[in-house]
Amino acid sequence: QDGPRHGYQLKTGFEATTGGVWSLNVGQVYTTLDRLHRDGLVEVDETTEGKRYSLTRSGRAELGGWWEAVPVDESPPRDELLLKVLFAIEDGPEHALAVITRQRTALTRLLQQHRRTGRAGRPTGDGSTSAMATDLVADALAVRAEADLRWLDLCEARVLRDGR
Amino acid sequence: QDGPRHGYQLKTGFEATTGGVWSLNVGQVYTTLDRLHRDGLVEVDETTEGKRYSLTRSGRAELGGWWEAVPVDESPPRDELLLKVLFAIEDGPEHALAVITRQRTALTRLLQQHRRTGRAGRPTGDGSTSAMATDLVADALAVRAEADLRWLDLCEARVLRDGR
DNA sequence: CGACACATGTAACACGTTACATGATTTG
DNA sequence: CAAATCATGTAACGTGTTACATGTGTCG
Repeated sequence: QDGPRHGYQLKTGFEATTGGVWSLNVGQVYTTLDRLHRDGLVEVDETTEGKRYSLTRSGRAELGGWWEAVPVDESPPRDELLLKVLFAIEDGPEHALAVITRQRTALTRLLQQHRRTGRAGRPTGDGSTSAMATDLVADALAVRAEADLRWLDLCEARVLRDGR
Repeated sequence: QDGPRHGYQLKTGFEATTGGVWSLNVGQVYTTLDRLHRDGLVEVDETTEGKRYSLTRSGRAELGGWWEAVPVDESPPRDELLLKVLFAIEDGPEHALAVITRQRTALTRLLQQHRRTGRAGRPTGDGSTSAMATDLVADALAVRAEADLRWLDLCEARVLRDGR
């Protein structure tokens, strides 16, 4: 979006923006770029010093659509925790309760970890993007862990109420 | 797990257990079954009336591991909402705020929808598994939507505080 | 008899991901 | 000079998913 970039630049940029939480195999950048090129979404400017990729008109439109895209209901993504608990319930109340307890324990530990990351010691006044990114990612994961924990409690209550 | 099953039975079983929220292309069941067989996790019992699949010892072990598996931190799944907001922030405060607002609106609508599904009119005393499944799925999605909304608020606050 | 559920599969594709190979340039 | 960073790619694999083809049995 911000003008022609090397594949390598995109990789480092991605990692910087996400605060280093997610790493990217460089190879994947190039395969993806190839596929985008195949689909006419990016064009390549081959110069003496490597290649530079930029968006085509069509690619810009696609990206615009992505920015505006919002989650639609229809068919929510299949989620492992959901499925696991659902199947456990079908398998019987005891199994369900065991699974719920185990997941709760793990999620609680994870939550603490995320909270620690969130307020990790960093020099005050450090307004770097990556610090913000790290915090936001930690927050997101924490908030979701909390949500899952609440949901597990809800499941437990229902299972206990009308056993199976 | 509950003994030999036809591929078709697994499909209908899956859909029943998940309350019909997720449908499954039957073909996928057979390809998956083939792959599991290739990996020695299931065995096939070919009878006059079709085939029946069951777990091998190894498959049972694998399944046991799955039941006990809990989310580990290391590298959390790449999430579209997260990435979108992160990239938007990098793109500038105005863009970030626009994206956050748009997502919030959509998520709010989605949340209401899930809440409606949760207390959808069903005959009282209907203790069927599928009804419970439907409710639990709706709850899970609702709870997560709430989490994402909270997170969006958090992001907005931060963006407003130290613009970019 | 016709529609529908039961039952089994194949071919193909896309995408995410990894391992591996190669070379130039910069910097300690 | 050696190591790290910059830079570009290829081959391969696994899984999720879809479209398509085919046949039997059952029930209104």
